[in-house]
Amino acid sequence: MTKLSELRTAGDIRAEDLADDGIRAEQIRTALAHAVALRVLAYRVEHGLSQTALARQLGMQQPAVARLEAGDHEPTFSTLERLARGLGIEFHIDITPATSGLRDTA
Amino acid sequence: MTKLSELRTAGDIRAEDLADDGIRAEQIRTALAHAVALRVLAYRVEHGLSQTALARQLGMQQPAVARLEAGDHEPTFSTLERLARGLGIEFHIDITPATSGLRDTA
DNA sequence: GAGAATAATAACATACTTGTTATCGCAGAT
DNA sequence: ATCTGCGATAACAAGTATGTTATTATTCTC
Repeated sequence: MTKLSELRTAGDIRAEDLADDGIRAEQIRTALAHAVALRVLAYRVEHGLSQTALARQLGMQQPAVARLEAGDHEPTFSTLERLARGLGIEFHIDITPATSGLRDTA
Repeated sequence: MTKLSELRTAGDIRAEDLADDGIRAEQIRTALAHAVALRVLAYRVEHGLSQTALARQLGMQQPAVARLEAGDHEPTFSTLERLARGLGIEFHIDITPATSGLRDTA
């Protein structure tokens, strides 16, 4: 399993950091899946919910939550949006051109 | 078609802004697809590339580029990552708890 | 007008994520 | 030991994005 202390501090993913050098796309996908998994698991533990309870809150079944927490699949944007609504999680997708200078939003 | 002047200024998407009130998940998906479409089209026009040439640069076929620029499908993270590498586009996926400073609201 | 290049679309196969049900192992409580 | 809740996994159906080829309309050039 994963330590809870690390779950609290898990913040965000930046695709550029992950995709930077020699990392494979496979690892990118697992990295995103892992980050989402940590968020879901953290929320669930923090709120003292069972997978079944959280599943009901998200409008899905317990195995779906288990699969999310497993972090083996790359979640869809639809899934992310679903989590954002159900868990109060915010996710930002910033698409900026690399050549026209860095955005001030970052 | 789309005006080029707007393409330059198209910056980023924030899922929270889009998903905020009564917008459907369907529109979220199209919004992301549209943003990616604008980025791809902007890059292609700025560099004076044909869809075929850009497709070769990205390692795919011309209809795939056309489909991306059409913006009807929600791109996968794998596709985004592919674009990021091929076009030099940066995309950040930030997953943060809802109230960035405060803990567990909902 | 003929020809070439470009962009859009159709059509199909493939891969992957998700939805769902059933099941299994495990720990706690009675 | 039994029962109950929890979490993980298997297995299958369904939806969707992608890979790919072929085709069509359009525009530009000669």
